Amino acid sequence: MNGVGGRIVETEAYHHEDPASHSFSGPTPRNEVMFGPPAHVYVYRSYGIHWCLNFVCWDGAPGGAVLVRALEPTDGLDLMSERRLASDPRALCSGPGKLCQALAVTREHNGLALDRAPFELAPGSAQGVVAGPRIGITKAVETPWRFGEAGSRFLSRPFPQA
DNA sequence: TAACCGATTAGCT
DNA sequence: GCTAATCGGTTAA
Repeated sequence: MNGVGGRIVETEAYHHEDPASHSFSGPTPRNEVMFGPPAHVYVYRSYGIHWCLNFVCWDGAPGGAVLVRALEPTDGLDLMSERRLASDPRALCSGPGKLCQALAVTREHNGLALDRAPFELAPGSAQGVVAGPRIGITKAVETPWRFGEAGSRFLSRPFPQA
């Protein structure tokens, strides 16, 4: 998208019954997107300065989403480096905040459909996917809903098994 | 209108 | 590897 792209190598799942999910406390102006149509983008900020990219993905009920935590840069490395002010490819998308900065994702993208510009969902086949505990949350930490590609060095953090 | 809180990151030990 | 600092939105009164 926007001249940059990559493979999603790390995600985390959240749904409406998840205490760690924004949708847990019920619909609010910010998370209403999560209760909207699936296959849309939910962007929110963390710590006031970081943006996090989510895909709305219902899990049998409204309020589900998948957080994209890490991306393996494949296209637009130059552009990403420019935005991130980092030359190390590994540092471009190895984290939610970094990822959004590299892709220039902002609240402007909140609520947009995944099959519309500037997004482009490529039919990639994930291989060697492993699950593990989620990161950076204070509730339901032990719920192993973090998924990622085993062995990828573009993960924000290595997986237990991998 | 004011207070709170965070799904992180950067930097130092 | 661990600790502290960051900023703005969301929530509540």
